[in-house]
Amino acid sequence: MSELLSHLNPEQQAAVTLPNQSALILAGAGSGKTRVLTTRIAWLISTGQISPGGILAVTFTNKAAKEMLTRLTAMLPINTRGMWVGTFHGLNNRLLRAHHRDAGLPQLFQILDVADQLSAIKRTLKALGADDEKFPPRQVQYFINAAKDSGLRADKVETFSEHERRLAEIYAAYDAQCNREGVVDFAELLLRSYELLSRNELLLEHYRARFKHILVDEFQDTNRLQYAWLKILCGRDNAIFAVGDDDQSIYAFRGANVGNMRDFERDFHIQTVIKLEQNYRSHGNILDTANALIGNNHTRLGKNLWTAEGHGEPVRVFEATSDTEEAQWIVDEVRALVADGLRRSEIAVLYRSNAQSRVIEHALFNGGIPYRVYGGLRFFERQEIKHALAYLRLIANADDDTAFLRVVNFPARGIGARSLEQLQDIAAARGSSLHQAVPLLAGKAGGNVGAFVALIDDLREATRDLKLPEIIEHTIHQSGLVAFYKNEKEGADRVENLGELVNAATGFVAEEDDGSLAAFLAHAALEAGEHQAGEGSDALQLMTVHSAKGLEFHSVFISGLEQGLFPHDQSANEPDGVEEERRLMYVAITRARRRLYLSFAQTRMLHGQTRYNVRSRFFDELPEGLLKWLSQRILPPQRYAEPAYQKSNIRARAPGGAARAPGGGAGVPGWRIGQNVVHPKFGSGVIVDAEGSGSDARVQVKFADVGVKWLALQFAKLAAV
DNA sequence: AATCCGTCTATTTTT
DNA sequence: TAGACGGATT
Repeated sequence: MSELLSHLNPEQQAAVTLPNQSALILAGAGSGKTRVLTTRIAWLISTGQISPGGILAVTFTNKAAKEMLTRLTAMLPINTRGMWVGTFHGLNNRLLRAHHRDAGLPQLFQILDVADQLSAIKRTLKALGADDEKFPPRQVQYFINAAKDSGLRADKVETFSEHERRLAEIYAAYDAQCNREGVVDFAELLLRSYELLSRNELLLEHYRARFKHILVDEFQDTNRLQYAWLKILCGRDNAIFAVGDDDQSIYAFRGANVGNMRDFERDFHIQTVIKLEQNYRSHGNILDTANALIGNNHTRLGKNLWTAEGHGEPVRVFEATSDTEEAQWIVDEVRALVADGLRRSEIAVLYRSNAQSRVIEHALFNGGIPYRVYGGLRFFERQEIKHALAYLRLIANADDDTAFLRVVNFPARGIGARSLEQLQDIAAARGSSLHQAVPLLAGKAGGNVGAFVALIDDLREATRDLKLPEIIEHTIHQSGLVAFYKNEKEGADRVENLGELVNAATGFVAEEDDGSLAAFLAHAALEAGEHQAGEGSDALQLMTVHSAKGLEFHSVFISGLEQGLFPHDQSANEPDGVEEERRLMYVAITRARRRLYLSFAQTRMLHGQTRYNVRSRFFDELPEGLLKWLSQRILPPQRYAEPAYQKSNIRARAPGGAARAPGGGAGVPGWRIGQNVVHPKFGSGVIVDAEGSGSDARVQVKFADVGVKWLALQFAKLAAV
């Protein structure tokens, strides 16, 4: 047991060994968050406080869940198979499968991913005859998901206009349709489960008695519903161990509610908030840059990263005349880094929006540098895979209309739009699924569709006693999918992917306890699989800042640091938009271990037009002394009218050199950033920034006692130490 | 049923 | 600029 704790710092140890009560762990970037979480579990188990089955550990991504299990197995000689460690959605899926009857679901209910949900909504809209000018499917989808994420059913949604009233009606109709078909969307997994627990006292007591310890990762990303779910699961004797970082909350746009952290302290009577502030990832200058930046946010729980390691290199800044020049500069720098022996996979290029990758990719391609772009189609989202899954879904549940419509005429079997419209009318009139309506379809159309239904029935019959990989093998051939793609000009890859699907199933059966078709389909929906491209090979990593969260690299480029891009224009319309953008920048900076590059371009091609940009305001929030400007340009001073009072978190330990204004302007002779000073009234402090010259010269000093202040050197009686 | 063409739009995304 | 989509054409 002491073995478990021996590698932890005092704060980490304190967190791991907290007594049996709810606690909030404020875990900064790179502070060993996952380690604390998993060691806590291991500690609880190995001290006999709980059995593995009494643990409920929740994450947001499958990757994080897997990581936890892997580390846990390394620490403890236990079988983690039966443990409830998983994503919110994965665990709730498990819960609903176990209690499908109480939850009002068919045993083999299917899960709709985002694309499935959208097509389901389109059908609802069509069935209602809704005006698709006034109700774009995407907006309807957003409305429904936002409502569900807040825990609201259609009849509970507050409506303030005729339009919203209508949206709520559509929501109700959509839910009815899903119930008819036996399918649930992502948000529904949580809402259904929450409702199940809140109306079923016995069941709730059962799980409360079982899960004495609930641990939550990335708590700052929880939405209202997830919070409510945790709250209801937590009875008098349960303890929630919530780990999160409010400074890394970057998903407000999809419902994450940072406020949950404050609410948590209140609702759960948290006595202990432990801060993990020692960073094991980055050198000092990088952390100080990040601290200075995030210090400009007003709504923080408060936290300051530090490291026992040295300052390291200054942060490199490059101003390019254009986006193409910026891209070329990145290519050149990457080449130099690689020439120094750095692996390409240890270098990341980050950007705010996906559109920015194009120029960079172009330059990398021409420069012959292998790279990998994150984001984009994932395995289970590919067309041919979704088609195959649709056949499989129909085998499991013939009433799944989304799957039915997807493949009823794919490969083509002479079933046109009007046959399907007839069929949908019949189904609507009877309130049945399409499958059930088929026998009533007359004429030739009825024959063709009937043949399709017969095909599905045959598939189900023929695969009844087969193992999962064989079921899939049989299905992709008998459905005609493989033959179809073999005939296609560009179909070779797709045929190969269908083969991969069989392999995926083989792997799934080997790894999971439950190797059933239903389990595999749930897996396909809940874990869309790896992003494609260049696996394994040593490639430069390109991704948005959002997808970089949780990762780290030796060297990081943050590109496109321009007003309008980062912070993004659209964020200005959102409440606390700039603060969220700043957190995003904070996340980006803290990805770097050793070297950080910041760049921006004066002109950029956006939407086919050249835009003229000024550099991001975030530059004015970074300690100038930590930056090394690679480009020699005179920049106009760009101070924003923002109060400086929150610039208090700077841990200035700048290297030497005269304090300079941005762009190598006039220095402040006799003083340098990082210098220790004493003021007769404010006490001792350190210079963190400087500007102006002669009688205008001012320095910014961080005082130990009174915070950060700008002082005019002409008047202030400042003494060097 | 497939293909073409004009129009529209463009932040971030896991499950 | 480039992709997605819907409607019209072949």
